[in-house]
Parts: sequence; C-alpha cells; structure tokens
Amino acid sequence: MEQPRILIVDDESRMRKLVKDFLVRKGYEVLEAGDGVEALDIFYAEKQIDMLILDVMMPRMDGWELCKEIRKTSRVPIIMLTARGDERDELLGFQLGVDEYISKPFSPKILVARVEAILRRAGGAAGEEKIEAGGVVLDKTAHTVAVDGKAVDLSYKEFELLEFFMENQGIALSREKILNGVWNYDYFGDARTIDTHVKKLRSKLGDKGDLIHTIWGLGYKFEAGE
Amino acid sequence: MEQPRILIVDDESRMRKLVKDFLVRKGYEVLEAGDGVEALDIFYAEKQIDMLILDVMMPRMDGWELCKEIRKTSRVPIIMLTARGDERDELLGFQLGVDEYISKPFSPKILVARVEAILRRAGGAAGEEKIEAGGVVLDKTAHTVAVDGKAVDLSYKEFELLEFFMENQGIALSREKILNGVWNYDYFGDARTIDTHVKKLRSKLGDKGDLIHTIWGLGYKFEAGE
DNA sequence: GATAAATATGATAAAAATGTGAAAAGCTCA
DNA sequence: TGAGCTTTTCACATTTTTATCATATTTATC
Repeated sequence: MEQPRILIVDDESRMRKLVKDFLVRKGYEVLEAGDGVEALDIFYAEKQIDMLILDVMMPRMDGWELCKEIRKTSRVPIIMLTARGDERDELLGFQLGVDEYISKPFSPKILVARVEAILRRAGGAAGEEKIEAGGVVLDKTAHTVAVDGKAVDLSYKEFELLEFFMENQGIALSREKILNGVWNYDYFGDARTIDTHVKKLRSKLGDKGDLIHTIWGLGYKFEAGE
Repeated sequence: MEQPRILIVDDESRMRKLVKDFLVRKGYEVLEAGDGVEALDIFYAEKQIDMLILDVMMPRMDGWELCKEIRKTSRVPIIMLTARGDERDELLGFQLGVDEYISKPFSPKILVARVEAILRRAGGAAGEEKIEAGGVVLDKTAHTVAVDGKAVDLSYKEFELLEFFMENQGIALSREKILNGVWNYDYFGDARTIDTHVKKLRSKLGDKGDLIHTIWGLGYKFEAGE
C-alpha cells in the first residue's frame, strides 16, 4: 500500500477539512464526500479506497446505511465518527461491520493513531514511522520517500542524508556534523562529497529541492516553514 | 472457511449480545438461539455451523442435553459456558464431547482466544490462516501458495521466506532481519544465501516475482500496492 | 565591479552490492 | 547406501551507488 487512500464522508465541510488536513500531513491521500450517496459514487468510481471515515449524522443517507451498503461488497476498513459515548450505537455498528469508533470531539492524535492501527491490522503497510515536512514524506519503515504524494527513488545514502536533514529540521548543519551523522566514523574522504549528494537530492526532490538551504561558509539546513 | 459461522445459545439475550459483539468484531458470523430447542432448529436448518457456544443453564433443554443431541449427528466444536469452577460438570461434559469450557464471568480476550484455538485445532478447513497480497495467496495452514489462483510449489525455506515477506509487507527488511526472522538464531552462514532464495522465489512467483523489491544497500521489501 | 572563497555541476572513475548459474554440502527416504 | 531433493556456498557478471575531480557558477567583501 504505497500511499493509503482514505475517503472522508461528512456533511460538514469544516469537519472534512479538519480531518483531511491531519491525514494529508501524515502522508495519506484523502478524498471527500458530503453525503452517503456521493460517497458511494466515489467509492465505486475511484480506484482502490483503503479506508472510509464516516460521520453518523448525514442527510440523504446516514453513516449506518452507508456502512451497510458498502459491506455488501467490501470489507474495507470503516471508522465511524459519533457523538460522544453512545454505546448503544457502537454495538449496532460492530454488527454492521464498523471497525472503529471515534467520538467527537476528538484529538488529531487519536484520529491518526486509530487510522494507523487499523491500516496495520488490515494487513497493509502502516505501523510506519514517518517524518513529514513541507510536502516531503519520509517513511523509515518502508524506506520510501514521497514528494507531494508522488514516490521518489533515492539511493541508500541519499535516503540517509535526507533522513538526517529531516530529523534536524531548522538546524544549520556543518559538513562535519553531516559527515558524523550520516557517514561511518571510519570515513576520511572529502567532505565535498556531501555537496554532490545534496545536488542529487535537490534534483530528485524537484520543487521541494530548495527545502535544503545552503548556508554559506557553514553547510546546509533543511527547512520547510518560511 | 472464509468466515466461520458460530451459533451462540443462551437464554439471556444480554449475554448473547455480549458474546456476539466480540466475535463479530473478530470477523465471525454469529447466529443466536434463546434455548436448546431453538438451537437445534437453527443448527439443522441453517447451512454449515462451525461452532456452538452453549450456556449450561437454559429452560426447556439445557446445555448438556443439547450437547448430547448434537453429538448424535455431528462433531462440530462445542464450547460450554459454565458457572465458575464446577469441576464435576466439566468431567461430565468432556464425556459428552464438549471441546472447551469457559467459566463465567469471562473476559472477551479469553473467549476469543478459546474460539480461535478450537477452530484452529478443528483442523481441516477451520481456523485457516491466509495472507493475500497482489494476487499471491499464502495459506499457512495448508502450507501452500497460489499465484493468481494457480498453485505454486515452494520448498520449505522458500515458503518461510515468502511468509516472512508477506507478514511484513511494505517494510524494508535488512538481510539481518530476514536472517533473524526466517533462519534459526544459530545460523551463522552467509547472508548472501538469502539472495539465492530470493532469486528462486522470484522466478517461482512468475509475474508476481517483482512484488519482492530490492532495496539497494539494505535488503528487500515485499509490496503489492503501487 | 573585481576578487577571493565557497558552492554547484557534470563527467568519470572506483567501489560496493546484487543477480546468476553451477557446484558442493546436507537431508530424507526407500 | 544412493537417488533425489533442498539448502548453502562460491565465483563471476552485472548493475547501482558512491567518491573524486575539474570546471562553472555563485556569494561576500572590498
């Protein structure tokens, strides 16, 4: 599962946006639907959806109905967003095949944790350790990097270098520090080797290449903010 | 057995519901009966029931009687729910052909564990554990692998290696990790032996061989998505 | 602007890792 | 024991990555 695709269904666009933002930042691709009917359309039209997040309360077709519909043809993981602590509903839901509940209001942390737990359980690739910054997602577990959702091929050293940069975001790194952090201590070659790797990294990262800033007379710095 | 079907028999609907919820959540299909007579009806009317969970105390026909009846025609696994620690009953029950006891009150974890253990033990098609990814189906129980529905012959090591790969989908695996996961800890041979096995696996998997990705400088990764 | 110092770039050489086929070593079962 | 199989080792071909170097470009400073 290169980049799990999640469909969020809620009639409140503010809520959709909220959820979407957190998930996108974690490297997921997120689609939106405003009600159950629209959700079904997207679910069947779009390529592979890896998870659904449904609000219970929706016009036209509510979360339960939608869930029931989907379950007729698919075992895709479903998370239900409910009002706080409605246990009766939860029992009903588990029978319908809901995988998890999140009761509103929820913290982003909870949301992301549940999503990752479920995708992991679903046998997928989750359980990952990821670092994200400025549209660049580095997945240590899968050893992959994606820029704006698009996979980028990096060599081993390039990956390690980027990892080091991203773990030290906003910090000016001298060539010596980089050498110590990424190369083995028994490396006594030219520090200018770093330049070459930075060059390749920048070019492979495309637009995002300039997240790696040159600090004159010192070294480099990875920074997403601005 | 794609989705084992379990019949829970208890006169207390609250208890039935409780048990059912946990099992449903684990992917079982659960039917309910309120007493022994009803249970027999369902058992003979319904298609294939894979397991029975019986409460001892029931009106009309208690758990023992029901068990005796069922055993006249079927060896379907039976779990008995009893009051805590009634050893006399247990002896009686084993003679009647009860497979397992769970004494009330029980934790959901115990329940699920026993159910899974028994289905697994029930051998044959039951408790089957399969992993699927990208058209490759690995059946741990049967120790078989099929690619696009066509059986593929693997040696023992090849099977174990593929199993390890598939259980760690999407995770970049170093040779060391693979060695630790698939070989015994007392193996001190060459890590390159992995390469050879990967080679054979790839060729035996045919098209699907390239689900096993090489990660340069690191090792391998099994990935189906893309 | 001119100059010196530092960095970027592209090409190329060197090194390292993997793929492959075959042979050797182990096992298993008549 | 020995045929038939699996597993491991090995040597060599191939591929990919990494390091180096010469040159171009950029930057800071005067």
